Amino acid sequence: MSAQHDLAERFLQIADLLEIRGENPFRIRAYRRAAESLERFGGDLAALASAGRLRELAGVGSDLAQRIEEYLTTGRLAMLEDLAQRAPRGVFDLLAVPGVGPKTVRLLTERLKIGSVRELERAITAGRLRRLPGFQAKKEQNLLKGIAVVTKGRERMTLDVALALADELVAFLKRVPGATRVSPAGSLRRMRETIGDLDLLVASARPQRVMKAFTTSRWAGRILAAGTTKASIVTADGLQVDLRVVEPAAYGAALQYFTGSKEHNVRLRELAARRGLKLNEYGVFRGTRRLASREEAEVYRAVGLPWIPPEIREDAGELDAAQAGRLPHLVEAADIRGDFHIHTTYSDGHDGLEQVVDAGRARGYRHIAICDHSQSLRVAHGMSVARIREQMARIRALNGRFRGFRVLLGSEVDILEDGRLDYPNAVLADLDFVVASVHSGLRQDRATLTRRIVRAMQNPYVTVVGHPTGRRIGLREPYALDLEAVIRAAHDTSTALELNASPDRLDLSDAAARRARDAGVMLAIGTDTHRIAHYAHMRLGLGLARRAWVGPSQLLNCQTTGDLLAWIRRKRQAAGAARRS
DNA sequence: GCCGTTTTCGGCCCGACTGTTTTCAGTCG
Repeated sequence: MSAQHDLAERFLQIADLLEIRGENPFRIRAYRRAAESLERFGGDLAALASAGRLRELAGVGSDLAQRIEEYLTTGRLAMLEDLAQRAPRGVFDLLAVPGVGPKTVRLLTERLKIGSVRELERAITAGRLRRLPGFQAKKEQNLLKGIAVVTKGRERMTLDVALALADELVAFLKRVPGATRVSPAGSLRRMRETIGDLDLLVASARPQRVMKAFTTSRWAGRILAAGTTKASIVTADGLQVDLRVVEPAAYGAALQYFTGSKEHNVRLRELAARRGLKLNEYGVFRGTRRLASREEAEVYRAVGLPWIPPEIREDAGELDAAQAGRLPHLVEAADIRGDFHIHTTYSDGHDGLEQVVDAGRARGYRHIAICDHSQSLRVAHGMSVARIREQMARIRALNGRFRGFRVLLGSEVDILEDGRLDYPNAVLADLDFVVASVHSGLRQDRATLTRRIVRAMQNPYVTVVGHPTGRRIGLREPYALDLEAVIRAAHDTSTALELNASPDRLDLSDAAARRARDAGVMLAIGTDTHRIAHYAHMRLGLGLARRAWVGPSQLLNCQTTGDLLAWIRRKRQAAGAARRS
């Protein structure tokens, strides 16, 4: 675990403990904000500290800088230890129960000496909560439901699941009479890598009708809340969906509000307030006069900003960029000319070469790279040298039939445990596009693994490093890796880094991809397609690239076939020149 | 505890829903 992640966790604990003690809410917010900053900071925290530049982190002033220093030098935070010692046991577990906030924790621990979720459950069943002020049957039921949620382990949806559900629900809501506009909002619209609750927004002059349709729809397995403009349901699969209905005139303001992120909105409202304006989900107001509300772009304009794409609304510099007129030019679906990481039945893919190629053409691409696994990866039926030679011949024959479309000869070559590649250079030299990936020896130590990947990048035939950190969302942590060193090496060797668009990988992550982008590294979205339907994961890859502030000029997918091949050739020639000199 | 185009003090985003209340506190996003 990284120092900043660990420290951020501790700051959040401090915030919780201060909150239970009923301290100044703004002081509490300061700890949460600093935690957020630390999570986002990708660089070397110790280096930042020794340079005396900790206060450059947003929300870190002299006090918090001191606490960070204390943690870095001693590994401890006296303040947290002090607070924790005086806090009742079980507070963090209790706080995690939906419906239990700081005030309730205080009541439960002080009056009933409850110190765990288990004890809370027993106290409810025994009727002991009735002794507390404001606790009646309904509240008990809600707490029991909340307990069920935490004990079952509350899961976030992967983005593909959320998108599929959202597409269905949006189509359904659009058919409800009186629903004039429908959009996903929240983290889905921002294309975050996983989604907690799905947020949907509807414009309608007849909100009751939309509410009724929603809460009686086939998706509504359980209804958590249903007011006049807001409702929450849980689907049979346990996915929570929140719906908000607003009048058409407020649609833009509501969409802005419900898209978030929370931090982005807080900053935007502060900005509005400094200009004497008030911003809420109904519009931008000066006094009681509404200046903007119907369209999202009008809302931003009213507070003096250009429209900001949802994917970068994370309070990660986008507001400053917008104010300075320096918003990034983000890649769009129409910019994509090809996909690079595609498997067929030659290794572990589900569909045959011709079908996969036809499907790629049908998507309107100008080129695709077929990249089946290399010989060492037996579990994925990695191809022997003879077999990839045969595949290459077949692809060459296919290419003879196409105009304006080309299948690139490729491979996903294993990076062996010492950093050599799984095919000899004589084979790699005959390929157009080489994805080099780690699939074995994942437990190597950080220095070894870093050296291994850097060595692979030094091979002139390696075009891109596949799923660079190896993480599987919800399944496997990234391997120990000095990502900054990998990014530097990618830059120095003219090797691209993959944005693997497989929904449980999304690797690089958005934050890491942003750092690579800032370092001037070329990136390449690869869908890691194992069946034709996976081509659609390009949508996730695009979302990831946009979240990382990536534009078409830094994405190999957006190059023409000629420019792409020229870019690959330059690395090969530079390496050749270096060897000759 | 942070921060500054209302600057070194005095602000700090804003509203819906629930359950319990008869005007609101707590929680959530």
